[in-house]
Amino acid sequence: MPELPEVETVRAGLEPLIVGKKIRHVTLFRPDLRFPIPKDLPDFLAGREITSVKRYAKFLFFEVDTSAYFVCHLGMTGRFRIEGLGAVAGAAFAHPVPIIAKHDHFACYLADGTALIYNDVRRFGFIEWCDGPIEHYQRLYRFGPEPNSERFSVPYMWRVSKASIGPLKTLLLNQAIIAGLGNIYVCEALFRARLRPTRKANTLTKKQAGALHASVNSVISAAIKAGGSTLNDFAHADGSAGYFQTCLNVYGREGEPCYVCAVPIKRITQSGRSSFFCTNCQK
DNA sequence: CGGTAGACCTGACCGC
DNA sequence: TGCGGTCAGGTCTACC
Repeated sequence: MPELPEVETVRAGLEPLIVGKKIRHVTLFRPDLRFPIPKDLPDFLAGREITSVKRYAKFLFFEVDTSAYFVCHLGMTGRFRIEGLGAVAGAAFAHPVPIIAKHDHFACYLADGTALIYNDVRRFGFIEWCDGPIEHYQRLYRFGPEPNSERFSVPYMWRVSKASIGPLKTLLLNQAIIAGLGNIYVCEALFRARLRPTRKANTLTKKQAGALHASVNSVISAAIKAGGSTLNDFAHADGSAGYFQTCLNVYGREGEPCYVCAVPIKRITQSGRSSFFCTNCQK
């Protein structure tokens, strides 16, 4: 579910609640996620301290002992929450508190008696560990630059556009080209750039590639800002609770009037996924 | 090689 | 109330 801004909101919300805390115990309730949670993850984490929470694209990196990470991808429906376990201070840890909710798959019990719990209805998400720097994490090696990063420049946008024969929708969803965009923000960025999702990438003018570059950056930073205003509610950071949703121009608005020209928003399917756009504003 | 379809899951919703 | 079909914001793999 979550795209880069939602994952960033989750990261920022979790950070102050878990950094500096020691992991006492880890329980896997249901390890068969998108990829199985490694059986040795509990042993790997036990006794270590969470030293930071980082993010690249839609991946969360929970750093332990400043040297290794457990990595999580939320897939479509993954969520983290903190449970206060009401532990008595100083009491010896006996047994983990039983699972509380349906679809809880992973619990990380912390030394202060709280627990970091991963819940994922569709189990498209996954949790792995990475012993070493983030750059060594295998799934990132072919990922492209993030929006608003130095490597994601106008010349880069122009170059990858020229090199792609497919539609812009496909180009922007490709994590190897730009890391972190998903269906919603691709639709929104294309609206801002006044370009259709079906437009062949290699037909862009230089000016249009520049507009697309600016749109990708602006829609992502605006969404992060919107999520950032409700950090205390990171559990709902999939966007369903609102936040940036109120700022969406086209996504999910089929048949409703375009805010710019009032022509009804159109929905089409591209390689099995919905694209929303204004037939009048976007060329 | 780039590009595309299918697979992986569960649940919500809509029309009959 | 129940049933079947459709849809959902991601990523990987197999196959042209």
